This record gives sequence, C-alpha cells and structure tokens, in this order.
Amino acid sequence: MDIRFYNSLTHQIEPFTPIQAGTVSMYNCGPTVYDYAHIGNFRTFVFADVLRRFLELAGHTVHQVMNITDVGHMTDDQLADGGGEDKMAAAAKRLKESKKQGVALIENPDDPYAVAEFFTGAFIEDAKLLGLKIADEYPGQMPRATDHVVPSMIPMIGSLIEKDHAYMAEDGAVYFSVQSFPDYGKLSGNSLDKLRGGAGGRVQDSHQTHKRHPADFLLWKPDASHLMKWDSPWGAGYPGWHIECSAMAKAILGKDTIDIHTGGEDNIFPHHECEIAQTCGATGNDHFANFWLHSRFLLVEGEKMSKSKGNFHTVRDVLEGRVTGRAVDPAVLRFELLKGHYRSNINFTAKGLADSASAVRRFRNAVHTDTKSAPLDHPDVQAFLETLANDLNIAGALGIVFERMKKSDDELPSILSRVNEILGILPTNIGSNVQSHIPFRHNVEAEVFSPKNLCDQLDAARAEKNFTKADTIRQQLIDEGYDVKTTKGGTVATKRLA
RNA sequence: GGCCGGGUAGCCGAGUGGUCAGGCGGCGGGCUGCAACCCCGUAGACGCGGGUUCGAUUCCCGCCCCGGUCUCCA
Repeated sequence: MDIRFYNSLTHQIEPFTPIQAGTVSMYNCGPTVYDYAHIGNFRTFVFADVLRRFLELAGHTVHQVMNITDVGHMTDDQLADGGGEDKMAAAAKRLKESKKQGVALIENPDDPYAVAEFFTGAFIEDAKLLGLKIADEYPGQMPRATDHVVPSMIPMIGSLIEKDHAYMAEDGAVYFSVQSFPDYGKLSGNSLDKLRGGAGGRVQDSHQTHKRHPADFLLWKPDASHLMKWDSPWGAGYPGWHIECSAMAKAILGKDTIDIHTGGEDNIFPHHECEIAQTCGATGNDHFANFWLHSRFLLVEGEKMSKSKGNFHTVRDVLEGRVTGRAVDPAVLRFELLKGHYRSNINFTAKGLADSASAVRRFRNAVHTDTKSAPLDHPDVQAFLETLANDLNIAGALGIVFERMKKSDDELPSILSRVNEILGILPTNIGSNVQSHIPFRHNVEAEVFSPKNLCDQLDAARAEKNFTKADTIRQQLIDEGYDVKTTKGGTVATKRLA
C-alpha cells in the first residue's frame, strides 16, 4: 500500500516509508497534566490514535510513545524561560479551592507530585474512554517527564554543552545556542532574522539579557526554591520544556532518528523546532523525525476555545452533559473528534455532536461487537484503507463506509468490524473497563431506572391495544434519555448516545 | 509585518480541468396503531476579482476572510 502524508518539514505530501521496513517509530507530544484535558487536546491525541491504528492495519508494527509532561511549566502569564508561576502551583491553588467547596480530590494539594499524579490519572481515564489504544493497551509507553530528568535529559544537556550547541550563561542557566544549528527555523519556515522578538507576548526582557541570541532557549534552570527540582552539574533546578521530548523519544524509542513525530499546530514553533535542534545537535544526524504531522486546532461553535469566551470544554464537561445538557457517549465524542481531516480546523458544535451520535448509532446497528473482522485484502476494506493512505483522508474514507452501509448483506458486519479497528466506536472498544475514581454521571444514571421493566409494560399495553398507556410509557422512557425502538422481539430501549 | 494551514449547499465535510462523494437536516414516499429505528427517491455548492483554456470549484496571479505561530498552548 502506498502511504502518503503531508510532511510539515518539507511542506508537501510525500510517500511514507519507514526507516526499518515493517516497523514505525512514532512520538506524539502528549498532555501537560496540570488540569483536566480539554476536547482540543484530545483532537490531537485522537488523531495520533487513528494514525497508529491505520499504520497497523497497513501492516506495520507501531512503536508509539506519548509523553506526559508532569514537570511544572509556567502559566500563560506572558512569561517564558523560567519566569512566572509554576503551573503545578497554580493547579494546587485550584485544587484547594475545590477542597474549600467540600470536594477533596487529593490529600495534599501542595505536593506537586500528587497534583501531577492526580491529573495524570484523570488523563489516562479520559484517554481510555476515548479509545486511545496506547492508554488502554500500552500505558508503559506513556512516560512521565519527571522519571526522565536524571537518566535522559541531564545527559543530553551535557552532550549539547560538550558539542558547543549549548552554554551556561552568566545567570547560571543553560541555553541552547540557536546560531550553532544552521537548520534552526527549517520546520516552521522561520529564519532567525525574520522572527519578530516578543510578538507572541511570551518573552520577558529580563530573561533575554544573558542570552547570546534572543532565540536561544532554556535547557536547564537552576532554582533551589522550585517545588520540583533535581541535582545536576549546573546546580539543583529543573529542565526546560523542549528537552523532555528529545530525551524521551531517544530513550524509549531507542533511535536517533524516528519515523513520525506528531503534535498540535501550536507546537511547530518553537517546541518542535527546538526538539529538532536538540536531538540533531546531540546525535549529529540530519533528521530527528523523518515525518512531522501536525493537527489543526479545534474551534467551538466557530470560535477559538478560550476560558474567557466560556466555550472551553474538558472531555468530562462533554461526557457528563455540561455542554449540551445531555450526557454524551464517549464513542460519539471520539467520532466527532476524528471525522474531520487532521489538517483542517474542526468545528465542535452541539449539532455536530448530534450528527455524530446518528453516525455512531447507524454504525452500531449494522455490526455487533462479536463479529469477526473481514480479511484485510477484502476489496471494500482495501478501498477504505487506500483512501486513508492518502494523507489520512478520514472523511473520504467514511464516505466509502457509509456508501457501503447502504448495501446490507452478509459481508457488511465483518467489513464494518474491520473498519472499526480504526474508528474504535463500538461499545467494547471504548469506555470499557474504566474504573473512574471521579464519579461519572452517565455511569450511575442507568441503575436507578429500569428500562427493561417499562419496555415489557409497553409491549403489554400494545398487545391489548391500550395505545394511550403505551404512548405514556414510551414518553417516559424518552424523557429518561432513552431511544425507544420497536423490534420483532418487542420494544428495546437503549441509552441515547448524545 | 514574516512564516504556516484552510475557505465547497441550511450545517459538517471529500474530491475533481468536462459526468456520483458521504453524513446531518429539508422535501416526497414505504414501514408503523401513531412514532422512533430502518428503507427508497429528491433538491441545493465550490470566498472575491482577473488570467490560461473549447471548458476552471480544480491550474496561475492579486485580494478578502478564518485559524496557528513569532520562544514553555494539542
């Protein structure tokens, strides 16, 4: 199968061939765990998951790593390079607020490791609910940055200093020297003289004075008062953000050059630009990742998501019904996040969610979870995969699936079962076996209401042609959030998907 | 201002130098006690202005709009 991806590094669609035939190494920039993940975060993570699943069906073994950033980073208060308030400290403050309101989510909000642990747990739950294979089957491939400071990051920083790609400045901090790396700017299309310093509003002048070049970025910040700190040859302190991904990709994937690196479009500059400089500076290779794939941002009702606009939604907000007023099945949210092309903005809307619910329902009507998957070389499966092979054209591929669903025959369920290995929207693939330590409304709800009982009563009423009574019961089921279906075997009520 | 991605029917979204995307919704019909589910049919589109061409939504140029980024946002 000829796979082609748009490579951000070369700005064009290129044939994809792994370095080692049959095996793909892939690194995904993961979450920073100082709060619950939002749906925009998961747009990117679901994209990485679909990519993984596609590559597997295309015949590759995929070695995937998704990092969890649990080192305190700065708040978004316009300060960079080690200034500003620690994000973990800010998270602690939020947790204390919730404790005051009677919800004690963790014992000690002042312990940044406990805060990180709490939100890491929440993230992995969300990831499982949304069907991320890595969280469900390979949680060991989701390294914590805090575990890699000493074994991976400090040695890499040392190596960069040795090779004159990094230096210790007068303020004691270690910076990467961008002028030592001629390719700096290649990924983002920037050049050092074109970058407008400070235009992003994230630079604080006082941190710039000690750098050789304004674009030099932090590798190590000595700070003995920091909540999270490690001993290093440059004093006790903490690592810069960019170094963690370079170090962990190398440490866990075990390669100097990997096949694919993904992330959100905001990561292109500076984060991924810096990763390339660090890794290539340390290894001496031309490439860190051969392919860079970036997903575009998610918008909410046509606008960018922001706390000030009140359209900032966590995964939990959506699933628990705080966004639409109705609980949403995780498969519906997954489908909503994956149905658009990764290289376009997707627009998250209440209507879109309802559309996705219909799509998931139709899909589930046509295939059962115990159906055996059709062979990979089945023409209809191939048509689906070939479309995905063209830069992960998921919308085109879904068009093929829905077209095929119009023809209901014996083969259809097995074809859809195979397709589902990528879509991941059948009940068993998603949200199963998640033991949440945070109460989920939609998990609890079903127990206090017995739809089976009412369905039986409804059927009895219909049998004696008491349609008024039957309609009353049906309305009751609908009001409780069920889809009511009349089948040959009687009335069936299923939880509404959204 | 530089760099990067995008703009396709009411909504979401593929694709193509000439003839079908697909989904939701709409309309008409079938099924139904009535509905829902399901099935069949059907209408409607390519941001704006030039250019190339027999023909442009598609290729080229200019413009407008949206999104990202310009050093710790997925």
